[in-house]
Amino acid sequence: MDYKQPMRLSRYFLPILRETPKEAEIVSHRLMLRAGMIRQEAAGIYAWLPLGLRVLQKVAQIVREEMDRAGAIELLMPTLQLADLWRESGRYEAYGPEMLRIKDRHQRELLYGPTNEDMITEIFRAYVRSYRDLPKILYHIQWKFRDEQRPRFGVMRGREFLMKDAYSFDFDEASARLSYNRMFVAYLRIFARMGLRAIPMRAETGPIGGDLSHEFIILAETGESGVFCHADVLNLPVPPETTDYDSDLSAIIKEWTSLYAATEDVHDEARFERETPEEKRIHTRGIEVGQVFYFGEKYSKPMQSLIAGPDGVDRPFQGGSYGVGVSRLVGALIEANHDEQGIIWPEAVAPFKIGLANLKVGDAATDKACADLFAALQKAGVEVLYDDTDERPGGKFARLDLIGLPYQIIVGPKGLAEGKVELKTRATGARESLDPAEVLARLAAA
RNA sequence: CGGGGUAUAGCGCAGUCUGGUAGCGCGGAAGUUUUGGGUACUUCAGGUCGCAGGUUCGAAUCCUGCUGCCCCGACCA
Repeated sequence: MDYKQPMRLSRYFLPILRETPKEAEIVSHRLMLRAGMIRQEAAGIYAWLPLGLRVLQKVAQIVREEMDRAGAIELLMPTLQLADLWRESGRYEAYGPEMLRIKDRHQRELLYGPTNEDMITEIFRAYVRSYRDLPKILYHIQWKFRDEQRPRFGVMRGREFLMKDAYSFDFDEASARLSYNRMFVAYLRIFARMGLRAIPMRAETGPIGGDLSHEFIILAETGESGVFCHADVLNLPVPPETTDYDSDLSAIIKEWTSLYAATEDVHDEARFERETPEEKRIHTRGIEVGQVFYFGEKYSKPMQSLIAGPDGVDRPFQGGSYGVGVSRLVGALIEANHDEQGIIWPEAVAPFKIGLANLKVGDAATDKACADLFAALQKAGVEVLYDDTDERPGGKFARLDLIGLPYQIIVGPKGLAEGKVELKTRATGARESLDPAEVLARLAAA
C-alpha cells in the first residue's frame, strides 16, 4: 500500500454507516463498523476494509520498526502447521478446543496456528548448533486463529487476529534475561509511539508457560480484566529512540517494575497496600495489548534444539516469546481515543493525516482552492483524503469527525471570500481561519 | 461451555399474541429545492420474512428440528 498516494473520497471505498449496527456493544466496535473500517464475516472474523487496513498496517509498521531497532529479525511463518510438530512439543493435546484442527485431502492433521513457538523452534533447531550464533531474536507478523468460545468486542477479541510474535534464543539464562529486557524496552516504545500508555504488569504465564512474564496493559474502563497499580507508573519516562539495545537495560526494567502493577489474576492486596500509598492506588480495568515471557527450556528441551557451548557440551537453548496483538491494538486505540462524534486518531496511526473538505463542489473558487491544496499536500508527501463528493456540508463534517483524521481543512465559499480556509484539529475541536499558504506550512512541516 | 435473547430491504425497526401473501425510518436512484454542522418535498428501485420439515384452503405469524448472530458468566493476545 502506498500511503502517500492521495485519495479522492469519490474514488475511495469508505462505506460509512449512519446508524449503529445492533451487534456492536463497545465503542471501538461500533465506531469501526460505522467508520467503514471492518466488516464482520463470521463470529470473531473480520474483513478489513480500506480505512481499517491503513490503520492496521500502520500499527504493524510501528511494531516492525521498534522490533528491528531492538535487534530482532523479521521472517514469516505459515498460518497452517502440522499437528505432529505440536505433538513433539507436547502441546497438541494440551491446547484444547481453542485450537482449530483441520485435515487436508490426504487426511493429514493440520492446525491453524494460535502461536508459533513450536514452529520457530523447529526452524531454529534445523540451522543453529553453536553458542557463537547466539543470541538471536526472530519475529513475524502473521494471522493467528484461536477458536474462542465467545468472541466479542469486535477486533479486540476476535478469533482470527493479527499478531506480532517474537522469539528469543540464548545460550544461558543471564543472556536470556538481556533478550527479555530488550523486548521489554521495545514494547515501552511501541505503545508510546502510538500515543498509548501501556503499563507492564506482573501476570500469569498462561498456557504458554514460563517463569517470568509481564503483560502490557492499557487502562480502560472497557478492558477485559481488572488491574491494580501505583499511579506514578503512568508517568514514567519512555526510553528514547537512541536507547542502546546492546547496553545493560536493567535500570530501565527496574524503574518500570518496582512500582506495584498487577492484573487481578496475580494481585496481592496486602502487598499492594504495603507498597502503595492509599492516594496512589489505582484499581480499574485494562486491555492487554502485549505480553513478554521468559520460558527457558520449555520448547528446546522436548524438541531437542541443542546448542554446543564453549565447552563442547550440548544444551537446550533458553527461550522467550513476546507477543503484540496488532489487530487488537486498533480497537484499543479507539477505546483510548474517541468522543461523541467518533474516532480521534493519534497522528502516528491515523489512516490519513488530513481530510480536505470541499464544501461546495462545482463552485469554481472552492474547486480551485481545493485542487491547489490537494496538489500541494501531495507534493509535500502528506497523507490526505480529499472529500470531493457532492454532498451537504453537514454530512461532510459528520463523516470527517467520525473517521477521526487528525486535521480537517475546510474549504467553502464563505471563508474563501476573505481568502481563508478553516483548519480544524480533531482532537481539540479548535478551528482556525487561515490563509491556504499558512495551512500548508503548518501541515506539511510536521 | 452454562444461562438469556434474537433472526423481516444495505442499516435500525414494526408486523407474530389474534394466520389472509409485508410496512416505517435511514440509506440508494431520478428530480425540484437547499448550501458552513446530517435541508425539505416528489417519484422510483430493493425482501423466496435465517434454513428444513409439518399443520392449514391459506403461514413472516401456529408446531417440530436445525443454523447463524448477540448479551451475561466461565475462559482467553
